[in-house]
Amino acid sequence: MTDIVEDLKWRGLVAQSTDEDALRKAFADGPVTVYAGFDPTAASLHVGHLTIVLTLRRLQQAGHRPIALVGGATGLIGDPKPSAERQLNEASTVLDWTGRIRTQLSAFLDFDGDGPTTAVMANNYDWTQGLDAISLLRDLGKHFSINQMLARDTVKSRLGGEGMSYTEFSYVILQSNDYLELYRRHGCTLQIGGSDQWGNITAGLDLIRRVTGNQPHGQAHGLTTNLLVKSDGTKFGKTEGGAVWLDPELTTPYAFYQFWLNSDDRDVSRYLRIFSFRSHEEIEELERESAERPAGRAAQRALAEELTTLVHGADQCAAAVEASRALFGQGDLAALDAPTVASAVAELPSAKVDALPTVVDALVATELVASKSAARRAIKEGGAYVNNTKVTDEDAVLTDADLLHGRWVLLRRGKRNLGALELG
RNA sequence: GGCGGGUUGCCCGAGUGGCCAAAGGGAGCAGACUGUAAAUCUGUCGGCUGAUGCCUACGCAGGUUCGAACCCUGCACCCGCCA
Repeated sequence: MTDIVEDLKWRGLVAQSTDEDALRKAFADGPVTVYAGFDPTAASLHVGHLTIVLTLRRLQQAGHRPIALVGGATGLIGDPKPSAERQLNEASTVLDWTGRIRTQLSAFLDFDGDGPTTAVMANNYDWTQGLDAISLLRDLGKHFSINQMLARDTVKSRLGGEGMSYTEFSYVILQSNDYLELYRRHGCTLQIGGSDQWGNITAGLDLIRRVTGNQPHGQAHGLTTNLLVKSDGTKFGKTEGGAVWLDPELTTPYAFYQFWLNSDDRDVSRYLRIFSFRSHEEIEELERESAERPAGRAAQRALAEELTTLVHGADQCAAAVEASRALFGQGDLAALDAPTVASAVAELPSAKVDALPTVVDALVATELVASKSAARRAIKEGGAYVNNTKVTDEDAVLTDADLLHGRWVLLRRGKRNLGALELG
């Protein structure tokens, strides 16, 4: 195996790291125990989280031991954002989300067996819930300098803005304590995270150093990855519908597949390096192909298939590929057999109706448009389709002739927003 | 605590009594071009409705007026300067 640090750099994953040479040496000397934390701020992880999750996976494959930490406790406090105070979620909600995220994380790492690289699942609620006020203030708080805490960018930004609660201000203490706990319990000596986590990570390193006495510098390490930004300047991982979730209930495997398939040519190479587990040679070959014949979208297809398979499994991926082929294919929709249409429709936002409505109502029912006005507008603009045929009449009504296999009508707004109507 | 300025549609921002659902820009959406890409150009962009009608909207609550985003009163929040 090549040097894992080199590999991560080749992927463009390294933003900042503590003493890089010491980290290389630690990796070379044997299994390093590494952790990354995920706060339950929603019911599911989203594609943005994959950067770190998959880096943990990479590190495990490179012979190290990953700890996936779910922030059952820190999720109740809230990591301060530079912009504004977070809205606290109900404790019962956070508990529910903690469980869901724990389940999701467990799919990406190998927890089987009891070897030196077997993954560990942790929840900081376990050691934080019992933390009493005196221990927090006397044993932990004494190691934190208010001067340093105030100097952090996020804090400065908030003090210049809408202010910050003591709750969020204290967040860094809990995360630092997490690192200390994992250091003690599991010999964890590396924390990774997004570049916005640098301050929290170094705070944890400081705490470890102070509590364990002046260990030789470099005993514990930190590494952050770059925030993924698209070529058009917008945040990675968002679509019209919001975040692209890993939970199939929130983002269907089909939508997930489509998300990757629609990657910008300028971004796909970076995505492959960050998310793909193919060899460097294969990735470089895909990059070449993409550069020479972008219309073939070989890189996007490879990326979409690999990630859909990883997150949703081979069967779901195959179904998404099939549905995409059927829905965007050149052929006549009426020529598709019933099972193909049925499975394609299952991937789309759909609505059941008792009687055939107008095209306008059908567009509204499938939520392809926000209102009747928007539906009329879409038709007027030539952006509405029934079974891939443009609709020109604003008052058009669906008829039996529009039914595919007597049951379904495929609706489309614009180039790639599809929905289905099912006669029930 | 005192004085002054501000609060407009998803965001920024013009508008100071009727011609304002409200200039302009951005985002979004659609069309053309394409490759389910980007860029570009064009159109569109509160809701309902059989389209020239109705409802909702210019921080909140009242008031003046035939008529108010625009005037008056009170309230809330924000920003400057002074203490």
